[in-house]
Amino acid sequence: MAKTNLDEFAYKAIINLILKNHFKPGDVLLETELSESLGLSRTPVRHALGQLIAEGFLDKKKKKGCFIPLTTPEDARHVFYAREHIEGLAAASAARCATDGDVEYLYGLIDKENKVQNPGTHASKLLYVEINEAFHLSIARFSQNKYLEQYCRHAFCRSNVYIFFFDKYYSSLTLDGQVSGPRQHLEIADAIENRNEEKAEHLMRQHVRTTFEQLFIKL
Amino acid sequence: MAKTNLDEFAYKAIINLILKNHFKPGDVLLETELSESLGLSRTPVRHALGQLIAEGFLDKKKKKGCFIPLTTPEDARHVFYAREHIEGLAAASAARCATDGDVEYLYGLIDKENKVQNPGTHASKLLYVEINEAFHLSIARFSQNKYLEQYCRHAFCRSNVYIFFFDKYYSSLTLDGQVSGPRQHLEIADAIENRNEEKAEHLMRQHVRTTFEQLFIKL
DNA sequence: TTCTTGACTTATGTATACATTAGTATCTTC
DNA sequence: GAAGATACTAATGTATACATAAGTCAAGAA
Repeated sequence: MAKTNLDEFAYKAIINLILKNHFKPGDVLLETELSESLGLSRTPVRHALGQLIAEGFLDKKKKKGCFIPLTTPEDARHVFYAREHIEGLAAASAARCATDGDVEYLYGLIDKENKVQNPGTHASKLLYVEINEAFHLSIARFSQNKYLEQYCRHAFCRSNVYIFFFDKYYSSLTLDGQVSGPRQHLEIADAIENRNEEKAEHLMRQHVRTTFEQLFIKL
Repeated sequence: MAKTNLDEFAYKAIINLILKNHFKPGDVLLETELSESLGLSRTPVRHALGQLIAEGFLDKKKKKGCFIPLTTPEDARHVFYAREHIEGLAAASAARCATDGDVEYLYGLIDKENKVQNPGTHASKLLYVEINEAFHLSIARFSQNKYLEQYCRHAFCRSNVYIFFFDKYYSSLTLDGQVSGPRQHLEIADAIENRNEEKAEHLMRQHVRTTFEQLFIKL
């Protein structure tokens, strides 16, 4: 796992636990428990929890501890609204700033995405999630604006909580075989390659909104 | 100072030190020094530094410590670009979501702003900065979107580093007596009151851009 | 029975002691 | 005299011990 300090190890471990649906919204994360289960002292765990709170992935009440934020339809709308617009902004910036190599990288990801084997299996889902994340975060990075990138990352991760929570999303997607992701990804990459800022922004917004709507079709 | 724990105390103290121009970009912040000068143990100081790093107000190298991020014209452009668009977004949302009480509060702030006494003095500058911050962060809050608010807060604070660093800004503003802030603030408040989302967004963008241009007219 | 009080439990809050490592300066050797 | 190794220093990284406070449960009095 490369040479990393325990703070970071704890941070990633906890994020993983959250994303892997190990906790439910409202659950309390105890420093003591976590440190025991991770085989660390409380110090790095506490530090990691502090980060997560600062980043808005956890909530906290004084002397009461950290807990997984409650997922509500309203909150979901808020994250996705933010994601839609900020990622749109990043896509526009990327269309302006991305290098040829950057664009190539995007096409590479789309290629991988299209070659995912055995749709419907758990492994294929994980792979798809991974590629999807790489695609979105790459565009954020290609905006070459550290702040936009930071906000994109945050909103993306935060929205992932919902995606993992309502796991049915990926199930339903693969069920009807109509995975709109890759197609939309391709269009976005094209717009970036053509340096068409407005189109890139528009398509990215639409793409994020599609994701949201497919997720929350039942709300 | 109300009932607050030391983590928070340290956090605010350090932020103050930074904003009060106590450090210059590139300066290293030592846990040991800070804890001594604040009369605390390293633990809460370390925690506070962790937060500040997580929020992007400080940079860090492993085992090397925290340091004030270097200010570059490019970075300034990035922060203000992000601020411009995200605060614009927040203003649009505010025009949709703000309550009548919210709008009243904004007008109250503008009132205070217009009544600032003895322009040019240090005290008046501080007061102006405070009201300005309240105005911008209030609009962020009135968007009623926790994520937008968070990103606005971040970008705003981060841009403040530049404003304090190039203190000349406020000097020059008060020198030529042409403080465009309050007038633009009023227009924005009007747009929000009239529920004109597009106008609110447009005006807010313009306002942030004006600030930037007045700050960096020399770059 | 119910309300109040108080002790107990358990978790966070805080300080400090110890470990580790990056950087530096000095000493030795060629 | 120059280069490299080694010991030293000063900072962060980590663990742990102790302090404090919130919540709980039980016991006793009204």
